[in-house]
Parts: sequence; C-alpha cells; structure tokens
Amino acid sequence: MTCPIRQALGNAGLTACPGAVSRISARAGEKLDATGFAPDTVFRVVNGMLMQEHVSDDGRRHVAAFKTSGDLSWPLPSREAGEFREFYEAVNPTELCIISIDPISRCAPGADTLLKTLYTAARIEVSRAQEQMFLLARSSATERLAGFLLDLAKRTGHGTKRGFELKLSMRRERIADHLGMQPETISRIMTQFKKSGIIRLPRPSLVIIPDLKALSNIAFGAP
Amino acid sequence: MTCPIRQALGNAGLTACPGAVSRISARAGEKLDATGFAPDTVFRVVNGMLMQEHVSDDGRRHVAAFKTSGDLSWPLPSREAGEFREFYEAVNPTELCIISIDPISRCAPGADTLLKTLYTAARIEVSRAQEQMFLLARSSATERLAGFLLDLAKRTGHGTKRGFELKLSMRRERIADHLGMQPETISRIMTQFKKSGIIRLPRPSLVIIPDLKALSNIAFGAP
DNA sequence: CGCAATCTTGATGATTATCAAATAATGTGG
DNA sequence: CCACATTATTTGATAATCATCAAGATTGCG
Repeated sequence: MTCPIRQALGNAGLTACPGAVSRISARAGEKLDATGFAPDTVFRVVNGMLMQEHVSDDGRRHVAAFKTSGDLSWPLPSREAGEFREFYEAVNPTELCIISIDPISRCAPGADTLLKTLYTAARIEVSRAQEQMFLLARSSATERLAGFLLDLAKRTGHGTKRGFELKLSMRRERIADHLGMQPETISRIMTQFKKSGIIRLPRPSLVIIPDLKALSNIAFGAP
Repeated sequence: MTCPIRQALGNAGLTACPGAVSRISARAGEKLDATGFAPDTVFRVVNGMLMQEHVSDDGRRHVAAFKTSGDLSWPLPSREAGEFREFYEAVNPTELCIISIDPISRCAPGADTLLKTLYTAARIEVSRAQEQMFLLARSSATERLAGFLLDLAKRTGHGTKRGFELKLSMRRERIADHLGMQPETISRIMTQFKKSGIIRLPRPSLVIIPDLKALSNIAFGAP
C-alpha cells in the first residue's frame, strides 16, 4: 500500500479501471525500450533497481537516474531530430508497474488526489534533476563519485558493525555513464578513497563506508 | 490569455481567489531569493528573461535554465545540508507572476484542468532537465555551446536577411555557468565559430547564424 | 569622450580521457 | 567444488581538453 496510485484512489478506485495498470518483471540486465508509450504513461518501480538510460545516435550514453522502490519515472515524449533514445534496464531483478493515467483519472473516484500526487512527484523529480545538473556542471570527478556513493548508500545501503554497507550491482561503466566520466576514472578514484580510508572495498561490488560524514564532506567540496 | 492558469480557470475562476497570483517586475540584473516560498508556489515568466541560479556555499554557481515568456518554474523545496541556494535573476527587464496553487485549486472551478496543466508542464521540465544532463555529461564544450546558441536562437531569435539573429543579453560568465564551463572557454569557442563561418559576431552580444543546420550539426556531434 | 566592466587572447597547468596491458572477479560445465 | 574461460576492473603511460592566471583589447555607459 505504499503505491501512490493506490493511496490516491484506494483499491476500489483502481479496480474500476481494468487494464490501466500492468505489472512487469525484469531479470537483471533486461532492457525495456521506452519509445512508443502513450504520453500519459508513468512507470513505478515496485522493487529492485532500474537504470533510466539515454543513448544518442552516435552511441554516447547517459544514465539519468538509478530508480529504486517507489520511484516514479516518465518515459520521454517521442524523440525529435537530434535527441536521444530512452531505455530502462534492470540492474537487479525488478518489478515495475506501467500505469496509464488518463483512463484512471477519467473513471476512478479520487482522481484529483492522484493528479496532485503525480504533480508533486514530478516536481521532486525536477529538483533531483537540478541537483544532478549542478553535480555534472560544477563538481570534480572525486566529488561526483562521493556524492553518488552517498546517495546510493542512503537509498539502498544498510548499517553494519563495520560501517555502512553498500552493494554496487551496476558495473563501473554505468556509474561512469551516470556521472559523465569514464570507467577508468571511477576505478582510480575508488582506489584513492580506499587508500585514504574513506571506503573499504573487499570486492569491486561491495563498498563499506566507515564514516558517512567523511564521505559527505568530500561530496560537498571539502578540500 | 496564453497564461496556463487563466486558460485552465478562465477569468472568473481566477478572480474567485484574490491574492493567489501576484505580479512582479524586475529590472535587468535584479535578483530574487527563491528560498522561503510556500511549497505550492509556481513562477511564471510573462515576458523578458530570467535565470534560475543555484549557488553552493563555496560559491560555485550553476544556471539551471534561462526562462523566457510562458515558462514556468518551481522554487526548490527548502534547502537541506549540502544543498545549494536558489536565485532568480532578470537578464532583461522581466515581468513574472508568483502563483499560489493551493488556494486556487481549492476555491476555483476548473481546478482539475489546472492541475493537469501544471503536471504536464512539470513533466516537460523533467524532459528538458534530462536533455541538459546529457549535454553536461556527454558533450564537448563546443557541442554544448552550439546547443545553447541553437536553443536560444529558436526561443528568442528572429530571422533576418543576413541569417538568424540572436541577442545574448547575458554575460559570458553566465553562459559558462549554464554549460559547466569557464567564460574564457566560451570566448575561445565563439572565436572558433566565427573563424569557421558558423556564426558572425559583430558585437559580443549579437550572434548571427547564417545556417542553423550547420550549427545544429555541431551541437549533435558532427566531427 | 573617458572610465569601468567585459571580453578576448596567450601561456601554462590540472584534470580527465584514451589506449594498452595486467590483474582480479565471476560464472560454467565437468 | 574446482579449473578454466570470460568478463570486469585496475593500473600505467600518454594525450586531449579545459581551467587558471595574466595581460591586452573592446564595449558600453555615464
């Protein structure tokens, strides 16, 4: 019942619109082409993790976001000349809902609450994107990676006696695509962090952060 | 009557909520601190041009967008640790509306249309931000500047017999802040463009683009 | 017309990308 | 469960891009 659609409409409202919500499972690595969806479509991650990827014709790639449980996403309106193609790729086994808003807002009671919820979510998405823009435009590679690890730790990590533990299920290349860097640079900075004690890295996919505050300081520009 | 609020509610709807919309004029260079606005606030540029700026504690600056007639903007929710401060600064003499959505959506008829309009606008803002992220993450300085000039030309430029003409009312420094670069780099690339005939630059603030397609090719990665 | 601000250019340096191996991790079938 | 093949990561050397610092040259404004 954490689904914003359910919360807005109640179960009764939802069942009034059969077929407006469909649920999809994706294995790790599975990819969904986001072109061709109706403009009223919203994705919602139920569990797992999804990368929202933008790929240009010449193969350049950017990961706009790593979406986790509860996150909403809006497939791009159909692409124009010079724009890029959008994909969603499962990082972990993932379940997501594909929701058509129009039929729901027409036939279900509580549609205004739903719309308000979606509007709020979209505004939050704008804020997040603006933070990310600032990061890309005005932070060093080190700061960007620190910020990324911190964000992911808060969202998917968990505390242990050795420190905050974070599983990096995605490859270095995808982190690089998210941060506008190259995988080699990610690797070098990871090594720096390891050597300076900011993180421990028993395996490339497991990050242990003894002191979140220290990482946070780096992310926000401590010299 | 191009105002989305008016379109959604009609004049009758608007007058039902006195004080929900206030109109402000700003001279070029005037600055508005965007902190402390209620979370239901929306800005709307009536005419002129507004920069949406994000400034971190250590002085780093990013211009998230140049907003022109008809554009909406949502002031950031109150800042948390490590985040940045938001300002709006007039590039040209500008009029803007500051709108409180909650009272309108409560007391005016047609509130659902309004909400739908705002939701759509927020979604478009997300798309724009994602394009900008791609630009910042995966394009060269040359491509970024070409993309910027192209975008601004489409929005504020006008065709003449010598080509498409574009007034750059903002300083190089602000363009740099928008594109994640330094003013000197903007200057150098402008000179490159000038020498290669992509643009003419009679004055630093006046750009003439003889062939938009040529500029577009550069923006989208032509070698 | 002159001054202050802005823009341009040049020289140099830092950061990050690119290319090329070497090393480590992961998964697979025996 | 282990050896091997495959894929990912790390490391090193070098190059490209862009930032920084420091003068000049323009602009635009009073």
